[in-house]
Amino acid sequence: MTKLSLTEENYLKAIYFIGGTSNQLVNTNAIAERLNTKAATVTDMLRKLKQKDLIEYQPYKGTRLKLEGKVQAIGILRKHRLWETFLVEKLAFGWEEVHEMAEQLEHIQSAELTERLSAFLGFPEFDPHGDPIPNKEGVFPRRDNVTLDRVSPDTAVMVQGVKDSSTEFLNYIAKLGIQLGDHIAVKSVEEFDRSLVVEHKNQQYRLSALAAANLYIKEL
Amino acid sequence: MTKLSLTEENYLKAIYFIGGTSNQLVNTNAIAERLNTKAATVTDMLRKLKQKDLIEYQPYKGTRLKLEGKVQAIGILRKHRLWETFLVEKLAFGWEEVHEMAEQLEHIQSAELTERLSAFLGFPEFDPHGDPIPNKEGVFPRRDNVTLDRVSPDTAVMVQGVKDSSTEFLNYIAKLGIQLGDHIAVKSVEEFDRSLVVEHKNQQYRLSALAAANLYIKEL
DNA sequence: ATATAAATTTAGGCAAATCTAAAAATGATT
DNA sequence: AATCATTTTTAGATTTGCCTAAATTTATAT
Ligand SMILES: [Mn+2]
Ligand SMILES: [Mn+2]
Ligand SMILES: [Mn+2]
Ligand SMILES: [Mn+2]
Repeated sequence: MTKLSLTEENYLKAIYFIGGTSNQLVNTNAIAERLNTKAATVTDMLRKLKQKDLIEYQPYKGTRLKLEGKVQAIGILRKHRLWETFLVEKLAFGWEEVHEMAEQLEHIQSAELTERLSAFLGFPEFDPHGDPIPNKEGVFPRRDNVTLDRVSPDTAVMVQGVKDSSTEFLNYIAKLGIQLGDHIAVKSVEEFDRSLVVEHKNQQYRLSALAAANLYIKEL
Repeated sequence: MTKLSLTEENYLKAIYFIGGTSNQLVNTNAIAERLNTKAATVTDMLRKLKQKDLIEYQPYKGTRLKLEGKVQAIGILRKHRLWETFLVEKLAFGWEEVHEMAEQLEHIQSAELTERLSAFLGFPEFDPHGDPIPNKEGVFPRRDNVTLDRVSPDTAVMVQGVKDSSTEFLNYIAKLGIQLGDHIAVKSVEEFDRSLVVEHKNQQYRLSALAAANLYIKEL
């Protein structure tokens, strides 16, 4: 219905991301930082999005998505994650290479294309980073958001996703040889710095608490 | 190198299309008509494209692409036709449905994506309408541009492409059941209106000269 | 050669998205 | 409660792409 500009779409997505699933009030500065723009520019856009009834916004108080804004944001996220899946599964890109391309592809307008793409990929529920792909109705598949740092020693787990999907983190765990689906056993946890010794692919090595906190896992 | 806006890309493509392979001088009005815009708007853009050294342009005289402009135009055409092939071959769209989506997808910027897409599709040389896809270096595959109306009676041919790929024409020949690769035999040509009687899929029927003139064929 | 018609450019303006600098509101601190 | 720092908004410009109306150039037809 509402045909949005690429810029408007990116603002909605940013508000959705910052506000989180609980749809918290979002500050002007936080949006400006995420979109690498200036607070004054954000203010202009917030007035416009409010005028289009996509967000709640009160000057100086902050903003949050209204229902239609949230629907749009989730729709863009769906496309982003489907395209990332396509790029990795079908075109053999690495998971650390696909974000920028998906950032463009997510704005392609064609509901039919999105649905056929999903079907072509076998209706995937998670993208290459393990992030859940909302379905056509905007519903996310369930996943336990447990990270590796929450696991007690002597537990076997499977890697389900990454919390931080920055190129830096992805390259780091690629260097360790960790991929989605891999099995990891936690051997011990160091009390001093919460670092852990893990067994992975018949090797034992130490992981920092920070690295562990960015790996989503499922207990086996 | 030169990063072009979506609008600039569409102007270059329009000039390329109108000027043809012989790179004729193109009139301002012709561009305006093709892009559904006004002559004054075109003049503005021509000044800008000349300034970027992508076109030759002299006020009141017309414009033509310079080498870099032509390279860009062919690159966009390559993407357009690769994406159309993807949509038809992989997502099972009809050939009459894909143009508008390709019009968006052709502007996605990633040389690597384009090359991987081409590889994924098996390095296709022709798009779903039979139009040649230039390779990475901008070279088009050869094809005889013979149309069905040029064929003498009692000749067997194969349909290679459509000259007019408007939805109307595509729907018309779809109604006749004609698809790329089909074999057609010309039985006779009516002198009065140059219409022809053809045999196709064990049926005989009459085709207008206009319809025949829009079907590219290869003699067998 | 002049007049008329057609094509094109110029002039002036508007909307979207951005910026910098200044003003105003909010929040934190004594 | 007054002050200071932070956040946010307002004011004023800029760039891109587009428009209409008027002026200009080129082409065509007496
Ligand atoms: Mn991404
Ligand atoms: Mn985006
Ligand atoms: Mn097309
Ligand atoms: Mn286009």
